[in-house]
Amino acid sequence: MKENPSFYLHENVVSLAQELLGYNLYTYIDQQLCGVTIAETEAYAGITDKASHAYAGRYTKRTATMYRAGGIAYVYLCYGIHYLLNVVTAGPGIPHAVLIRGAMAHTNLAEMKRRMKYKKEGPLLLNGPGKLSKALGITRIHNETPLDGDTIWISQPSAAVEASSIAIDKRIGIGYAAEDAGLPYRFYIKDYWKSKH
DNA sequence: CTAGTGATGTAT
DNA sequence: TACATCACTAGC
Repeated sequence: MKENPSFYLHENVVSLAQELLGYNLYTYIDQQLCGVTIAETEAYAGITDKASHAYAGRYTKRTATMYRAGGIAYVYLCYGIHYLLNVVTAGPGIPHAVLIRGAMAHTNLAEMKRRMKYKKEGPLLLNGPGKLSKALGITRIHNETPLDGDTIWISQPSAAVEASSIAIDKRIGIGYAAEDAGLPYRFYIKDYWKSKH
């Protein structure tokens, strides 16, 4: 079942980031249905968060997406190569977002491996936001796509992830964020992390 | 460890 | 108009 827009309007982006663990993320792109289970997220808390693109109220053509009402995708290019998928949350004017950082593939592995030119055998581990977007076929044109539509959607799992299997840590790759770099805004499923090694 | 890649934001 | 910067990955 797809989540309603109201699911994304909670103002506490940190608890929503945690809540999204275990949810299913689907894309129907290039006639291919692909599905993954969200296993790693990071919260970006709008204008008060030095790691956020919208820190101090920065409002530009790019960040405008984050100021829209929750329930849409915020996709942007990083390091000139990787598309990163974020879920915009909170009401209009509040630029909160959750970065989807990792997932476990479960539907249409063949297509995802093809997109990634995946070489290895075994389970497809999408441990990194760039890999995730590539596997699902997400690019810049999916910026501002509603998350309850027919292209990208998120659905609740039958069983919630147990609190005991969720790990909390600081976020990755944001050394420039000064004291906010140490905030415990990253959440991941412990088993997923373990299988990475 | 390092190269690669290109849109974005800030300064000129 | 220029140029430094960046929520990363793949390949040594």
